[in-house]
Amino acid sequence: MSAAPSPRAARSRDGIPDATVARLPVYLRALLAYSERGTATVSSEELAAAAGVNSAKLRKDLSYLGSYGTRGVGYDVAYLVYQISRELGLTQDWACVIVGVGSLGHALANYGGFSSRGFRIVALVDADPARVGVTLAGVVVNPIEDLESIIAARAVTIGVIATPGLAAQEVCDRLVAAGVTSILNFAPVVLSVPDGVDVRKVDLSVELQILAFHAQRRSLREAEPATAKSRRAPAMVGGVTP
Amino acid sequence: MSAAPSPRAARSRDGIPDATVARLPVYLRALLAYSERGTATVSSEELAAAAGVNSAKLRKDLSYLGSYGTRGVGYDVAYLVYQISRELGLTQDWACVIVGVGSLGHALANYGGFSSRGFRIVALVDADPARVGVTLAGVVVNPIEDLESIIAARAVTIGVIATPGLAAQEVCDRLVAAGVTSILNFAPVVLSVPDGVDVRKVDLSVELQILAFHAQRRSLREAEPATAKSRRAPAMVGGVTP
DNA sequence: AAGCACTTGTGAACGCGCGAACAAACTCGG
DNA sequence: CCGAGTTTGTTCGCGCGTTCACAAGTGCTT
Ligand SMILES: NC(=O)c1ccc[n+]([C@@H]2O[C@H](COP(=O)([O-])OP(=O)(O)OC[C@H]3O[C@@H](n4cnc5c(N)ncnc54)[C@H](O)[C@@H]3O)[C@@H](O)[C@H]2O)c1
Ligand SMILES: NC(=O)c1ccc[n+]([C@@H]2O[C@H](COP(=O)([O-])OP(=O)(O)OC[C@H]3O[C@@H](n4cnc5c(N)ncnc54)[C@H](O)[C@@H]3O)[C@@H](O)[C@H]2O)c1
Repeated sequence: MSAAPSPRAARSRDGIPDATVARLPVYLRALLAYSERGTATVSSEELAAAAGVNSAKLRKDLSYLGSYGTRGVGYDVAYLVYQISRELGLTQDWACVIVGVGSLGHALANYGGFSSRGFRIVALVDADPARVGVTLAGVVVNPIEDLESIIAARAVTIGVIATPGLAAQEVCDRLVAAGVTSILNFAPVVLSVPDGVDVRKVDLSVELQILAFHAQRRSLREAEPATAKSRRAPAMVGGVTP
Repeated sequence: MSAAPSPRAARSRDGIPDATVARLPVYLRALLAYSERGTATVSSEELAAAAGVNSAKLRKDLSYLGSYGTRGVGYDVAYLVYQISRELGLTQDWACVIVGVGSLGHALANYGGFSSRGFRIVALVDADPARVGVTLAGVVVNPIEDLESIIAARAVTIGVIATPGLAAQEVCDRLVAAGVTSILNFAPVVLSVPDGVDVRKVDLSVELQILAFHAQRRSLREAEPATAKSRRAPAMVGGVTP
């Protein structure tokens, strides 16, 4: 192979930065709120405030999609909703399967906001025979043995793993082998998948521990105001200005 | 104005980057798995693989805590577990309250991994009188009116919001007013809080939409492998850059 | 005791995302 | 038709996080 000067294998995306993609859904939700309220146009300042981000960041994010705003006016709410939806792939439907219908799986299956947009739960799967046959939100729970045939028959593209951690990797492998390339994982394990498969993790425990870290830090700072130097202020010790 | 030459040697414990803090819980989980398996020491390479990160990143992350490794050997599992736990504030207990005991609140209350580490659910609160009085995982559901008194009496420091989006901001305000400075939010809204309050959001819908974006992109790429032309072709009607 | 194999800790380069500032573009009122 | 006011799109500098690469330290073997 040619000795490429920049051997970056992961630069598969020519366009939108990941950080921007992660914010687009937030913008979309804010826009839908404006839409329901009957607002026709919004400025970047307003929308940024609603989304909790900097307005310059918002404008730059939106500029990746194209020039959909009007200078001196703002953005047309309905049009921007459509453009973001299209870019995120929400104009088509996505068939999802939930594997593991325990406490969390039940909550997910019953969650209205799940299927409100293009995401449709077309199948529920569990290994426990006692759970098979139960109907949840209009969908019946199937045995885990039928996973592959269900994925093929219903053209499932998104797999949601809500099993215990021990079973997660095996379930993941079966999902991938059956052709699923997008996986949302609730189990507290690091899944290993081949290239071309996208995994996102939702980890309660991690979030709590991050909160605990900052909380402990706050309490420590309050307890010792003697060494109180706001950590934002640079030390500037011995800084001699010329 | 040039910055100080190298003032970084002194602040070994003062500033752990956020990105590092977010990974420490993952390391901790991997270490606990090693511990249960009876492994005494691990190398950065092994631990990094188990945590799904680069080994250099892992070493740098751990170096923020101190020099707890041994060259030529690796890290002592038990010792590192203790050090990370201490840094994250897991050596003390954290009292949590869950506000909103619906589908998701039920799952959270029953979740074992929640209270396994230092996090203890000391109270459940809901506005629906029909839910008040029910006992979940050994904790009785209290009316929302008692929120402030419960927080004060049980020294609650972490608030978990699992109410519908419409009620989230109000619940958040009450939590903050009652002295809670760490909030985990499951409602699909952007919470506004004063400085000094830490909010983390867990947003299912956002995760799914990010998955959908990449999935759509993959399918588009597969469909058109020949035209390497990024669809960055804007209208450019008469637009001529000088 | 000395060499060897192995691993940590970190210096330095690099790429990327963030935020401020500004010019271009549009509306509206006169 | 023009000017004032408004808002977008973009450019630029900066700081942070990631990664490579390597010197320094450790245990084992001979
Ligand atoms: N409940 C929560 O609030 C919560 C929060 C965060 C994370 N999690 C994680 O989510 C996962 C599920 O949690 P839960 O509380 O619903 O647990 P659960 O035990 O209530 O449910 C797990 C379900 O998975 C099924 N299952 C087990 N092995 C399976 C397999 N190989 N194939 C298919 N199904 C299988 C079980 O039959 C059970 O119905 C766990 O990994 C947990 O750590 C749960
Ligand atoms: N269920 C899921 O899987 C899921 C997934 C992602 C996000 N969410 C979000 O989590 C939140 C809860 O979801 P859910 O499915 O449990 O909804 P739910 O309707 O089942 O439960 C909401 C609970 O909150 C209580 N509540 C309402 N207003 C309240 C108030 N002011 N104070 C205290 N309690 C109040 C209600 O009585 C109810 O018990 C929602 O914002 C939802 O969007 C849920």
